[in-house]
Amino acid sequence: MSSESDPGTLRPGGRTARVRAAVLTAAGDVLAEQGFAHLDLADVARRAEVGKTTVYRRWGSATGLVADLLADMAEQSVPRTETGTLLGDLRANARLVLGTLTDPRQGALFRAVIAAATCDERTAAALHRFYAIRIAEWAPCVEQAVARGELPEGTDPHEVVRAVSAPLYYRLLASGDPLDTAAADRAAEAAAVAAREGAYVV
Amino acid sequence: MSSESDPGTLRPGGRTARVRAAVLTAAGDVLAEQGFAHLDLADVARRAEVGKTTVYRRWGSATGLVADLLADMAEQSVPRTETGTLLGDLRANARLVLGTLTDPRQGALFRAVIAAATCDERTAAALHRFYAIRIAEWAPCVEQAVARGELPEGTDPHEVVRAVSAPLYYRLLASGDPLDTAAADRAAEAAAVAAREGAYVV
DNA sequence: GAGCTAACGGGACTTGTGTTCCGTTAAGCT
DNA sequence: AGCTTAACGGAACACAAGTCCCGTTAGCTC
Repeated sequence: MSSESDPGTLRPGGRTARVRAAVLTAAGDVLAEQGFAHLDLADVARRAEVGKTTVYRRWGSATGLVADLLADMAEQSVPRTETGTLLGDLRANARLVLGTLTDPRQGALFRAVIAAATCDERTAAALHRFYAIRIAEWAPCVEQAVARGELPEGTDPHEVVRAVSAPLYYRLLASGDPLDTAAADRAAEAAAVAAREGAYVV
Repeated sequence: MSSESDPGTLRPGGRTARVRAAVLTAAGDVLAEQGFAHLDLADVARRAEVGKTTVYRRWGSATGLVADLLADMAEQSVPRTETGTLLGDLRANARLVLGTLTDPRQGALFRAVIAAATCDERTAAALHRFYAIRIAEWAPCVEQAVARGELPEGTDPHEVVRAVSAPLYYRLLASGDPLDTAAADRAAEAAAVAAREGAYVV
């Protein structure tokens, strides 16, 4: 694609960093408010008080901008709570995901970045990386459950963590069924029970 | 929205129906090939060999067109296979969903319509209706399992069916983990086990 | 702190998406 | 079959998205 280095890589400090932060914030605002379909780079530039040319030059397209936003989101990590039991940990995770997806701004933002990822390979890669990190952050609670003897040896920790989130994302993106505490707790319970019965043993 | 009746409702036969079929087919092609971001109504009109004005007048926007496409997709139903056991039925369902999502055209199409639904309320409603129908079609296999005594009384059939699809959609849209037979079978098994243990009792 | 140049920004320009106008075709009704 | 008018389609039009050019600002290096 770019035979020469991309803008922002040789002098990443000072102004360049400020511009990036302002643009990513503005992009997040637009995505949360209006969704991916209405993500107009000129509008983002206006909100970020940055030249339109700059946005087009550095990010090129709406999907490219979202890809960078996802890379930025992947950096920020949320602390994991430890309750001492698998069910407690998974429920904490489910409620955290629930809180994110039902928050007006965050929920809309997640829908938007997922929509963007369906349209572009690089954006999809950034999204997958984001989830890989999040899942890896929570995997230890499953490993601890195996160590405690709560779960059978050979249980795939990542698969269990995915199983907690999956029903919530399915509701958010596909079926539209209500996203409430009951749904979150049921997702955690189902994952815990299935894991205990060895459904996630590789 | 439309104080007067929408185009296509008063004389829905003959040419009008042919135009709709051609446009929806073309729209599906574009979505499968290029994704929702590149869904240009003028391009759809060209492919459908239909006047550009017609597409704008009848569907108005990209999301409106996808909403109608979803209404059309909701009509077509796939036959449910019956194996005699809950696990067998759920596995058949999981493999059917897997086959749809991994099919190059169908998978891309599903990603695209889900992306479109994140941008517009009416499109989202059409998508939810689509899944409500699909889920209701498979719910009887859970009801039969309850009747056979395989599952506890009070098990929510829809919740079990959703639990089978959810991990597959999560992989397709969010995590990007491989969509293979192992994943499908694991989803079916986990749902069956959790259901047996009463995780989906309301 | 001086020089080099990466990165920014304003403005003109091109492209193409979406609208309007109006004449043509054909559905539905008697 | 003939009439009414819903729905289609070509063409010209308006406007916004995206590109290009070139002068200005400020990061990084010495």
